[in-house]
Amino acid sequence: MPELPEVETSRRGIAPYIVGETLLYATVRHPKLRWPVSEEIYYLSDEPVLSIERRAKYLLVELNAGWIIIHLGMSGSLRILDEGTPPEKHDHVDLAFSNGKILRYTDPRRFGAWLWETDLAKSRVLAHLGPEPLSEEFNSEWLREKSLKKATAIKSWLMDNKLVVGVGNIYASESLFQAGIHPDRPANSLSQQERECLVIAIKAVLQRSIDQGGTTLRDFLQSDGKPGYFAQQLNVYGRAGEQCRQCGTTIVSGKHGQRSTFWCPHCQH
DNA sequence: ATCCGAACCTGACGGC
DNA sequence: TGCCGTCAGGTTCGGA
Repeated sequence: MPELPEVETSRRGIAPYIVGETLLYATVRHPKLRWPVSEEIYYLSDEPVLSIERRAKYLLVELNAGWIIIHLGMSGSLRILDEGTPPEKHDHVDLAFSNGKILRYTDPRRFGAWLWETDLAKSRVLAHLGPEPLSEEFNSEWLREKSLKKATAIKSWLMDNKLVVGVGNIYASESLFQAGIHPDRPANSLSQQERECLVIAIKAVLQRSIDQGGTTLRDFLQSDGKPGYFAQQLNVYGRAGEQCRQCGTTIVSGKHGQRSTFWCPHCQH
């Protein structure tokens, strides 16, 4: 479900309800996620929430004692609800706060994660992550250095977290469309101009999606329950058989690794 | 060292 | 209606 824009949308939606409040207790109903929910989380109480940050697709809840690291996996979502709201089948974790609100984590496929870390620098999941796509650090020079001997298809490579974080299956296709680059192109075959174009496209697509509250395909909801509105602006993702908005050519799809890719055979070279 | 497929799960949908 | 295969927004792991 969530790529970077959806995680960022969740962060912004949740922050006003929990930052500055006190975490009273956690309820863990189904600890078997991608990894077991960290034991420390079970026993949290009376912890002021100092901030909520994002790194890649991880949400980081800063408490006095340490950090809760949350990943939404493929199907996870977070909502703010009133305490006492009865849980449903896939509501696996709640955090209860001093203002009477709960942060509820729902995740049917349970590919997500709830981990505890006193020192973020020691986190296994955060180590070895590449630069944030919206940061200065991610630029065409970085892309050039990393791509020198990369013969893999550019589409697969964009989803490699060591290159850049937060670009998932939707935005990899969308960014390549905006840059006019064919997804099959070997990473090391791009010209300097194409690399610059691609970096600009990735940043623009992600930023536009964040501005729209993310992409709702089937079930992503913002923390207030509203869908994200970026799906209406998708140019290629999920549009196989439909007409390219730029040239009218039929959008096609294929596979890279085990993931679907969509592109316009006329606009992308 | 690098790559690629399998694996982790549940649910929705289309075809027969 | 029901069963089966396929697909789904992510990431890690093991074997080639």
